[in-house]
Amino acid sequence: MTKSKEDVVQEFRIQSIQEAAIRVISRKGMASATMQEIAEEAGVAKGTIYLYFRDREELVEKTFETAIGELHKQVDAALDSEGTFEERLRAMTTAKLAFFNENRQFFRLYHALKMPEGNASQQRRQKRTCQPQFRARVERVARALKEAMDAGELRPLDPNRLALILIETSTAIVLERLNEDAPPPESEDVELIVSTLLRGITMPK
Amino acid sequence: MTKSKEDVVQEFRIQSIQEAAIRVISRKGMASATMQEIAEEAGVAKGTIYLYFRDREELVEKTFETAIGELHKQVDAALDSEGTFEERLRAMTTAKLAFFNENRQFFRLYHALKMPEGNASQQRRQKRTCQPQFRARVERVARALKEAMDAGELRPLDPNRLALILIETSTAIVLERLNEDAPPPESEDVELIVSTLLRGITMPK
DNA sequence: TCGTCTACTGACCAGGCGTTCAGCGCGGTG
DNA sequence: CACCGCGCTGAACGCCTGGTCAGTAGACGA
Repeated sequence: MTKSKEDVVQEFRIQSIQEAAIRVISRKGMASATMQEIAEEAGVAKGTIYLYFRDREELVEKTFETAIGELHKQVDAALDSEGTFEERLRAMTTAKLAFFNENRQFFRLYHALKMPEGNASQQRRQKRTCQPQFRARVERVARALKEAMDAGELRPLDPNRLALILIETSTAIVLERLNEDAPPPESEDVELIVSTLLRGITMPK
Repeated sequence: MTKSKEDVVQEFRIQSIQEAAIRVISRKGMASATMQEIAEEAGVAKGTIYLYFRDREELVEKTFETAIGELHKQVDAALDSEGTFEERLRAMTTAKLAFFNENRQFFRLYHALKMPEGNASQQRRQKRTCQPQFRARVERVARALKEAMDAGELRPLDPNRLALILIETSTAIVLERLNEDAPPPESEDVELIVSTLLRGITMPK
C-alpha cells in the first residue's frame, strides 16, 4: 500500500516541526529553545507539537536522530567508496564539512547533545539515545582504520582513539568555520586535516 | 597593606561559591544548574550569592575565568619550558590531560561555554567574555607553532588552524577519558596524540 | 443542509526559576 | 547591658516554562 494522504500530511508536519526545532535551537541554544518558539517557527500551535511528540525530550531526540542519520549516510558513503585510504579519508572529511555547511543549524544540537543535561534520569535517557550515535560513528571509522592497518597502510595504533581524533579534528574545524565570517574554501581545510593526520606536522628531512 | 580579615572571609566565600557552581554544573549541566542548588552545595543561602555576584550570568562568567586561568597557567608553563618542540608539545598535552583529570568537574562548563546560550544579547555578552579565552589559547599555541616553523622544525602550515587541531585533539581525548570507567594511563594517550600529530598516521616506508 | 468526526488551537495551569529585601542573629562598642 | 552595624537569610514575588484539554473550524458523508 502506498502512502495515504493522511500519512503525507503527517510526515510533512513532523518534518516542519523538526526543521523548526533545529532552527530555533541553532538560534537560542538547546536550553533556551522553547516549545512556544518552535511552534511559531513551524507555523503551528504549541499543542500541535504534542500530537506528534510525547514531550520536549522526544522532540529533541527524534530531531537529532533524523538529522544525524543524514550525516551518517553521507560519511558512510564516503568511507565505502573505492580508492586508497587517503582518498577515502579525504572524501569523508569533505563530506562532513559539506554536510555542516549545508546544515549549519544542526551543529548546535550536535554539540549540545555530546554532554547530556538535566537530572540524573534525564541524562541517562539522553545518553541512551545520543551516545550510540556518536559511538557508531567512531566505530565505523575505527573499522576502516583497522583494515588499513592490517593492510600495512597505517601504523598500528589504537583504532578507536585514532577514529576519535579523526572525527574531532574535523568537528573542531567545522566549529571554527561556522564562527568565521569568511572561512577559507572547504578544500583548503580538508587538505590541511588530511595532510596533518596522514603525514604529521614535522618537516620531512 | 596585607589582607584584612574581612577580605579573607570574602575570598573564601567567593571561592566556595565558585567551586560549588562548578560541581553543580558538572552534575546537572549548564542550563539545569539552579542558584538554589549551587547555594546549598556551597552551604550558604541563595541570597548570599547575590552579595558576591550581580546575577547568574556573572557567577558563571567569573567562575569560568577563574578556572580557565588556572588551565592557562599550567599550559603556558609547559609551552614556555626549555626543550625541543616535541618535548614542549608533550608537556603541554600532559598538562592539559592532568588539569582536566584534577578538575574534571570543570569540563562541563568549559564545553558548554563554547557555544553561547539564550537570546541574542546574552549570547553577545557570553561571547565577549569567553571567546577571548579560547582565542587566547589558540593564539598562544599558534605562536609556538610559528616559531617552530620559522626554525624549520615544522612544515609551513597555517599556524592558527594547526593550533586549533592541536588543542581540540586533546580536548576530544579528555572528553573520552571522562566518559570511560577505566581510562588508559594518561601517558599512553599523550604519546598517541603527540606521535600522531608529529608523524601522522601513515606507515613510514 | 445538517450532523459528525478529527486535526488543530491557544488560554490555562502548576511548578520552578532567578532575583529581591525586610528582618534576623551576633560580634563589637560605649 | 543596650545598642548598633553588618553579613546573611529564606520567604515572597513575578515571570516564564512545559504540558493539558475544552473548544473550534472545516472536511466529509448522508
